[in-house]
Amino acid sequence: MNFQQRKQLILQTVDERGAVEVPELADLLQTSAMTIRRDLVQLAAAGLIYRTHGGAMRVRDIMVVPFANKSAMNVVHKEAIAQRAAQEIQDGDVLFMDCGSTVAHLCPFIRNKRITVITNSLPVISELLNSSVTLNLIGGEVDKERQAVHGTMAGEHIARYHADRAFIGIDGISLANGLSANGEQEAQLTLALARQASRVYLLCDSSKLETDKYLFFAPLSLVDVLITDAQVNVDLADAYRQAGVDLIY
Amino acid sequence: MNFQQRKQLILQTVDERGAVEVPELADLLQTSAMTIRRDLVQLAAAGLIYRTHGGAMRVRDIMVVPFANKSAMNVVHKEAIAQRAAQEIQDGDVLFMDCGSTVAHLCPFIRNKRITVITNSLPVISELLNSSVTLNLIGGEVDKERQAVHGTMAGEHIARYHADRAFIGIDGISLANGLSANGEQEAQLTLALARQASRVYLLCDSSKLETDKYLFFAPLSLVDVLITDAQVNVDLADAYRQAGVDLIY
DNA sequence: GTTGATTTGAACAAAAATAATCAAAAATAA
DNA sequence: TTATTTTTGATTATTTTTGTTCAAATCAAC
Repeated sequence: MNFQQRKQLILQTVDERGAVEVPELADLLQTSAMTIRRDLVQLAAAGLIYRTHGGAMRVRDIMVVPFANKSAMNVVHKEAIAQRAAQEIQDGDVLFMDCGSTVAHLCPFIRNKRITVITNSLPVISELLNSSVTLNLIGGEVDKERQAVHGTMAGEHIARYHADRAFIGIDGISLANGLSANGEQEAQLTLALARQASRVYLLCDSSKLETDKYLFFAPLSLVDVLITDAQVNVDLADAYRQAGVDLIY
Repeated sequence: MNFQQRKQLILQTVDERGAVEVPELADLLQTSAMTIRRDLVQLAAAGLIYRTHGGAMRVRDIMVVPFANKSAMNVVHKEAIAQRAAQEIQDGDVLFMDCGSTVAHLCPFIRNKRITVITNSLPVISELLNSSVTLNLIGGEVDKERQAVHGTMAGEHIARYHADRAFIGIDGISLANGLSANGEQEAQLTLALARQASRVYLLCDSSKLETDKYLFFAPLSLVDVLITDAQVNVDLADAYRQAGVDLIY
């Protein structure tokens, strides 16, 4: 039995069973585990199977895995940013929090503070429901995709409040074009929040710096403080500071 | 059984059941709790599940807020009432739903209808987030105890809308004194909803009939239809009908 | 708030799987 | 036939995964 014959049988078995183990194949093909491993390495290199510890699996079963959820990306950075942002908050503050995933990471760090949070984000409400934080929910149409509230009523709602600090996320930001968004709704809401807050904090991981989205809606000056992660390029950070943004990390 | 295979099974289980616990998975996959935890950490990092204390949940419905123990009472009656109430709803309707637990039981029966629901109840929002229902969330102060939104802004929000039907719950109702509530907030909100709806449906299990709470806030005539359970006394039902309420069950 | 029970994550040890090495066997070429 | 290359399997060292224990964190109930 040569490699070509084994290859066929291995592929066939993997396809039938979905997942196989090395000793299993060794037994089936009457050969050693070492040989099976070498075969699997080759097949995996060719992309015909997915190599696992102890065996192999069908490729298509694995393909679902990668990035199903945007909010999963850069979790570590987001947490670091959120933690830094939480340091800015003082007891008694009234905060705006928008529906960005980075902003949502603030929740664990503010659970025990005596503050008021005004938000349109359902996950934020959910996470702070059993906390010492006083909550105010912005009303309006529910965007199921973003798990957040948008629309005319939301804008009017915000206009009735004032906050000490607004924590906002953003789809894109650049020195040349300022803030940009993927949709009208997000842009409108961000503007409304910024307008009604004494101090605007933009929470934004460094990968988003100097990226533009399709809708430019505000100049850099809308932002008072830009909180990002330590991966930020030093020269770039200086450039933002020159532009009048208080960049910290 | 390697990580990849466990991963598949975990995702499948979480998706089927909505929520799982660590020991449950450990038993199911014949492995230790520690291994399950490590798996869950990875899956959560990839954003495929939401990690909770003791287990994991589907990412979509992290909003799930277990209703207080109150909702456990008379579940059977409440479901029967809700099912009867759902029959009144037609495609295209715009509904108000208040934050009562009986009203919340409507959700399973309206998931697939093409209607718009305006509500101040967080559990209702949560249950309908993945449904064909268009949602409008009433904004204002969040009452953590009742998992609902109240206050001035809520009242103003409601005043801006009009619904075909309002489904409301109540703390007390009697022929002699009409509707009564345990707090100003509930009373105010109920009134606001009733005012803006063409038809007011009161969902109320029979045990609440002829009970008075401390705040009387509206006459019986506020209610167009009273939906209750089959346990209701026949003579009492007739008395309500005499008083002009369309009582059904 | 404080207590008490559970859950968690880190550290370590054991087990399993892998890759590297090397010698023997098989296939190929000279 | 003999020399050379390739493949294979055994041995060993390394890596990966897993399970246990325990202190710290978290939750829930009071």
